[in-house]
Amino acid sequence: MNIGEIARRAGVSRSTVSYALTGRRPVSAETRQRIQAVIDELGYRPNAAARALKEGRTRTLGLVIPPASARLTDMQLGFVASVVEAAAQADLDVLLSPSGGDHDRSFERLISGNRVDGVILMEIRLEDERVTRLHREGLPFVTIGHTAHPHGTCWVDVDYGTLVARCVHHLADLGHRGIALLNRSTELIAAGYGPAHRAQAAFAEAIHQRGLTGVDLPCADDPAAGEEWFEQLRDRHPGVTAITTINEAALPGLQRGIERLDVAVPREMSIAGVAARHWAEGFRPQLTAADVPTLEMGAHAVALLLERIATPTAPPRHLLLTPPISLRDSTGPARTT
Amino acid sequence: MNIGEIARRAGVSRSTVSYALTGRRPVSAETRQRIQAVIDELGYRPNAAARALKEGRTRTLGLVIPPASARLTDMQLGFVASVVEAAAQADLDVLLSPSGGDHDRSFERLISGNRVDGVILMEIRLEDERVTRLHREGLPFVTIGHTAHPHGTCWVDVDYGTLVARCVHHLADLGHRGIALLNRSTELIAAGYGPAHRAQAAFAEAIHQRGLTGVDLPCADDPAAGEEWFEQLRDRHPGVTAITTINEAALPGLQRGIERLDVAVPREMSIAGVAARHWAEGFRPQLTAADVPTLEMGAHAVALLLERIATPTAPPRHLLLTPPISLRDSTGPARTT
DNA sequence: GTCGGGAGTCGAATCGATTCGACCACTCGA
DNA sequence: TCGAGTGGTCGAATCGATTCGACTCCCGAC
Repeated sequence: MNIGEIARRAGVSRSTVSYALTGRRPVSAETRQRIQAVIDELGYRPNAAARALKEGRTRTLGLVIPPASARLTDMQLGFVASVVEAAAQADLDVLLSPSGGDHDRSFERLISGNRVDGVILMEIRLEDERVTRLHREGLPFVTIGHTAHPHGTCWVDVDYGTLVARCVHHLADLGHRGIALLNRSTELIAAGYGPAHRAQAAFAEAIHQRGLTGVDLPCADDPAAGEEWFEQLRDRHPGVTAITTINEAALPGLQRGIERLDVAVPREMSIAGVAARHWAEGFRPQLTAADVPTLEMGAHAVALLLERIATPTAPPRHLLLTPPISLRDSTGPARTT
Repeated sequence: MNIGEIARRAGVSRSTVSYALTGRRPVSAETRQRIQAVIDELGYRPNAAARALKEGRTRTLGLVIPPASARLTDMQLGFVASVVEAAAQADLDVLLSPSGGDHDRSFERLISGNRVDGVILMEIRLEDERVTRLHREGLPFVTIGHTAHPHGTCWVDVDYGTLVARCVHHLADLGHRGIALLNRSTELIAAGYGPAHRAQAAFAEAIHQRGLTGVDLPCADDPAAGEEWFEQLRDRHPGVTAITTINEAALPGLQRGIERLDVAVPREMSIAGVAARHWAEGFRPQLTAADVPTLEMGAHAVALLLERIATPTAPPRHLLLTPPISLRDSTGPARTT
């Protein structure tokens, strides 16, 4: 059931069927109805490959996700879901590529051979070979997160630096003098993962500004590590009375550690950080945190990419979001010793 | 940079380039090298649409995921990741469609217009319109989970019925007389979600066989609901000394509830269930549970689908997995009152 | 009465690959 | 020595859509 078959049955030429479908030239109401009837009867849908070949675009976006070996965090999952959803709303399909680096077969397939009209990249590092590769290839793309050289590319990101600084100031205002940063894993930091580095820098700066004592400790992205992290913190840094966290995945473990060592939150330990609302509200007591708007970010990324595809020569646009910090129940005045 | 350009620069015809690439006819070593050199220099990759059009297949699989509105559970995420990974290993791409039901635009696009060679479906209900739709369409497909009429289709599933029964027997062997089933949400049960129904039936049967008292309570798929579920259980069914769970997402809440009410596990309450290893090991104390092998299941689904695509007429194959129950620390002898 | 123009339609070219039939130049066996 | 077979290559057809140029009506304006 190709367009020729429809044309034959409707007694018109193939081009007329095409014009009836796309509306790019006038077709009489009568003919259009006859064609539509045949189409409905046969359940015809134009062949995607043929259309893509002729039009030179595929109506498909590529989404590069971290490989399955690395467990996706809840936030990454949120991005994937929201990107797919936003694309579906715009009648676009999404092709997935699980690839960590450049010169990965799946990544190569995605970006060459005109398989997609544009690409969305996540888990961006400060120096990211995939970004330079896409630049070379000339394929429109948008990143969720940004590199150390942000001006040449389109991206959407959360301003981790500012958010961490705000958390520190909030805690300092409450009288806390010793604050720890629950950072992401050492591997990610070593790999040059942006948010971890920006959080680190902003933390150090804010601590210095307020004349506080800061403890910057990385932590693997899983519950068990979170528990251990807290034990070590209590053990080695007894002066710390507040925590700033950007490590969502460690939260359940942090909670377990707190309960096991029987530490009262916020009376003995205040916590403020950055997390998806889902996690912040799941914490006991509910976490004072900046809620990362994953849904909006995915939608923005798709919107930016569509703009870029439409006008590839326009100057690249960025979106640096600084969601407000929702005051919940995990922060309170410092214990006066 | 299409095949014609390569041919021109290498001084051969287009067909020779094609044969050099696919190896479907002999090409002299010398010619092949000359062609390869040009290809490497220009970074040529065959146009996917043109190839798909001519070959009649796209080397792309479709994966239907629940819409973003419903938060993906960890297990579903595991399936997505493993399917994408397995497909990448076989040099196949994966097209995502977030759609709950039939006659969803994204679903329609996926299955018509020859966009994909086959489809993998998840979140299968006992009666699933998408399955009948795919049957009608004649597109090869595999489901993760199975309907009430499993014989006509290919699928991979975990035998929730047997696993729940085994949990009950295990708990009964330990002397427990009152056992609760922590089931999935009422919405899923109402929608005819298979695992929930099969668990229910097997639970009732095993309880009856052993002459026990069973409490079958649904629970929304989130931590908060899990916490509430446990409170209600303690409140209304004080005779229950053991829990069988198939609701992964409720586990963190269950844990919080247990800790808040200060219930000792397994001394006062034993727990056994079905969960991804990740969740079972994250529970405190570690959960006695059948580990759902999400990675293997995704890989199996892809393998079955490839078989089906290769020989669509072969009788459909199924795979019903019954992973062993890993004895961990959450089950113990019933308290003798 | 005719001329311009738009509505409506058709045929043919095109996108970039694969593939079939044909052809040439060799080699090997009878 | 001749024919069969084969390695190596080419040209043309093909997949299923879109799109351009051209053609036919028909209507209204001059």
